[in-house]
Amino acid sequence: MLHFNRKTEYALLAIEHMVRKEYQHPQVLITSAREISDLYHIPYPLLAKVLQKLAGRGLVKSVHGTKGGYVLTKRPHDISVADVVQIFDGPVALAECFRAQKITCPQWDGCLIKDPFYELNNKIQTLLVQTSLADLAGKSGEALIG
Amino acid sequence: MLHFNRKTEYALLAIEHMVRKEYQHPQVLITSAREISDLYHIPYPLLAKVLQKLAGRGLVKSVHGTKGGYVLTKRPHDISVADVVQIFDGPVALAECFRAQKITCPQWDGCLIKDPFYELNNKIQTLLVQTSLADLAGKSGEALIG
DNA sequence: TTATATAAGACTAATTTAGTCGTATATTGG
DNA sequence: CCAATATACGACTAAATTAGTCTTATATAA
Repeated sequence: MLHFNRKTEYALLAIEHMVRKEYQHPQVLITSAREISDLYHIPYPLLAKVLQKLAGRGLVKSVHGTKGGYVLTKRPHDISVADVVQIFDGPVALAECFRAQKITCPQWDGCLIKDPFYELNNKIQTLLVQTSLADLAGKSGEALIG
Repeated sequence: MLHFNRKTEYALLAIEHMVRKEYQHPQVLITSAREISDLYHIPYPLLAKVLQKLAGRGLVKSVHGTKGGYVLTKRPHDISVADVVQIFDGPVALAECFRAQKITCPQWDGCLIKDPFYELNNKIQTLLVQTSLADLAGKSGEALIG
């Protein structure tokens, strides 16, 4: 089906929510997992884990305790879709053989398609790198750039 | 992981094999499932089903009986990667919501990312449409174009 | 008429992904 | 201080998808 997994979607949605919120309500910087899971109907424990992972990778900063939550650490145009995809989906690897470090593919030696496939792979990867979270914010996000 | 499924890989490899074979041995047009599965170490029954599906979609023509097998029905630059991906992976649908016909996504209404995501989706789809099996054949495939 | 090939659908196994649960830790405010 | 609320994290279960198998039927060349 060629799709991102749901954690990636949840992560992008969560970050995007924080981006818009910071822009519209700059005085309220902290967003809790509960707020996002309620608003977008995402199972709370799952979203919590997603945000924890984002915090672990430094894309957001966590604040413990009552009134705690998460705060963005980067500007939206400094976060790429590729950054988020990498965390939850791992690398773009259209073909089986591109993920493994060692050559385990029985087709490898005589494979007719690995090189051009790799090129296609890189083109997609490039698209993801070039799309920032500011881009994802769409029209209303244009004001965020800069 | 953002990958094609194995059937898509097998199909591309099989077609590519037939493309090269037709070019290098124009007198031997028929290729059996057994030949391909042996050469690339693909489980025979699985590859057989893949080829059957390709035959059903008209990308190859089947020949029954002894000395039977499959023959390409199109020129390599008239087959796109997207054609093959569509058969085994279905449409490119980065986000969950793009595959369903009806809106079932609980995020849909307030979703911040669906439109720009759709754009990204289309860019990838375009890459797949623009890459032909002749392109996949790589350097040696250039002689095939035209 | 036998050996070999595709056709097709039902089935099972393996893997991946989604989601849950329990427990620990940090922080605010009464 | 303590109760309420939030994150941290690992182990676990459930659901869904994908990979691969098995069986039976049909067509064809030699």
